[in-house]
Amino acid sequence: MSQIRVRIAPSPTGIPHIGNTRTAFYNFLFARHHGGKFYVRIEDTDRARLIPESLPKIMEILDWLKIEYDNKPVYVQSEHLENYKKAADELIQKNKAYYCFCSEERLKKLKEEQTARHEPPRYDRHCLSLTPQEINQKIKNGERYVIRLKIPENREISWVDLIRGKITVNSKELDDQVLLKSDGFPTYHLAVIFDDNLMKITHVLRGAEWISSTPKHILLYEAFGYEKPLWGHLPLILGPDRAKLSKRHGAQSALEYRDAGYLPEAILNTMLFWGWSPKNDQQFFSTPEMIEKFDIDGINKNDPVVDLKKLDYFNGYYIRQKSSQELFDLMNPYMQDDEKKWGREKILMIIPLIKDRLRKLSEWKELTRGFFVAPDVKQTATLLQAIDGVCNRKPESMQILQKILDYLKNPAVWDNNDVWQTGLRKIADEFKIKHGDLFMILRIAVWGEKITPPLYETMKVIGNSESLDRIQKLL
RNA sequence: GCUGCUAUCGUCUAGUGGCCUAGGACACUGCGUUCUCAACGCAGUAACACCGGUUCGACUCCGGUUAGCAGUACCA
Repeated sequence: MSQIRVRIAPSPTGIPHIGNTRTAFYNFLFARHHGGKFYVRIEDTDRARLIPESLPKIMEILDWLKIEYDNKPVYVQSEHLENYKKAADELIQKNKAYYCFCSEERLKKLKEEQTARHEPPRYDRHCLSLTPQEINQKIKNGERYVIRLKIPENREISWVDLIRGKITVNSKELDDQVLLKSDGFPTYHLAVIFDDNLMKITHVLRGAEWISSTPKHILLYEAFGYEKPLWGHLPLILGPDRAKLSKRHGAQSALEYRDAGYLPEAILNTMLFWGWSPKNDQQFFSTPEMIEKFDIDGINKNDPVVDLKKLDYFNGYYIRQKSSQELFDLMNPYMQDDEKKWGREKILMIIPLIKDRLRKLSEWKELTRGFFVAPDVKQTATLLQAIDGVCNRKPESMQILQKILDYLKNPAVWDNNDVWQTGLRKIADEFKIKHGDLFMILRIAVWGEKITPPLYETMKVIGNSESLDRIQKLL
């Protein structure tokens, strides 16, 4: 086969959600796997729903995920309007399309009547019988018109889908699709066929919601006499309610996941499995590995339901793969200004202590609070009393803390973790309490919560004097 | 409604007629490690939608049923 060329055709009507980005990613992987080209084409033919700000966002997503495309600058359909007009005229000449002057009202009424009769809503070809003279006259009068595709009467249209095998649809299921709108812009159907041909697209990998449009596209290819590409319809990505993922689900864009503290590696790895699986048990894939392993034959027919728990799992994994230096940069956006004042060196000491505990970068704040902020004395005291109660402890935490404080005042015990711990364990023995309980008391005293990073290292980062000060304040 | 697509653990999936008393991952539960929480290691619970047929033999092939989803726009 000659060089493979694929494309994505985002429409700037909003920020694409993560499901659309999956489709882009699959096209990218497919192209790279086969050493082909991957293009981006902006389909901005719907002027009513156009949101100009969404275009830079689309590009930002691709950029963040490092989904590289081969046509820069990207192709924008609205810059090539004359092409579509010419193409539509060509179809009129070939008698494959016709002018339609029907008003919106008439169409609406027609549809209502058909629905009432339980018939599929279909254009009734009212304008097909217009004579050339009538058409010319109407155009001359400035009547608004659209151009419709003339669907053949009763024809089996089929193609061999790359993912689903042979699919056949009878043309009588098809409506005389509008190709050119009354505002002069093409519809998706016209524009996509014209530009795919122009760009010599060889494979169309798109969501399964396009299956029912494919027969129209085939008809269009034949009408123009263009060479058809191969189609592969990807499974739809479903929300937790098993309906097609959409904004309505609060479906997030990749940028929102980024801001929530997810790594691109985790997003990519998660999207990889939304419709594709390797033939072995491999879970983690770098981008080069994905490119190497990804191909059509691994794509599933079944629609996957998104599982964000898995995304969290991947994210935690990829966070753990990062060096402290890398995490320092990645977590910088989540740090408060007064935290940054601690300086790079000090913060680099914190990172290894919380790294295994991070699932999202945004958890920085809750995991590190105790480093930066001394616990509230009153609340901490209450917490200590509470655990005294639970443990039915004879000597109260405060007495034990006094002893710990005395011990820790000696700078020599801070030399290393072993020495430090051994002494504390001795104190626990003296009080006849569990070692774990003693560490819990100290943990709460220093941090104000029952969950903290490892104590010795934590207190070293906080600093001896500050740590002791926090204890002292409780007594 | 009509047309099309799909159907294995809760979720993502492996499985292409005998390697399947169905494998892996997430999640969940337990155990281990441990100063807490994690991380890590080990173990456990848990699925072939249903009915027919083909076959010596069906998760795998065929037909039907059911269910889910998608499409049915001068939106993409």
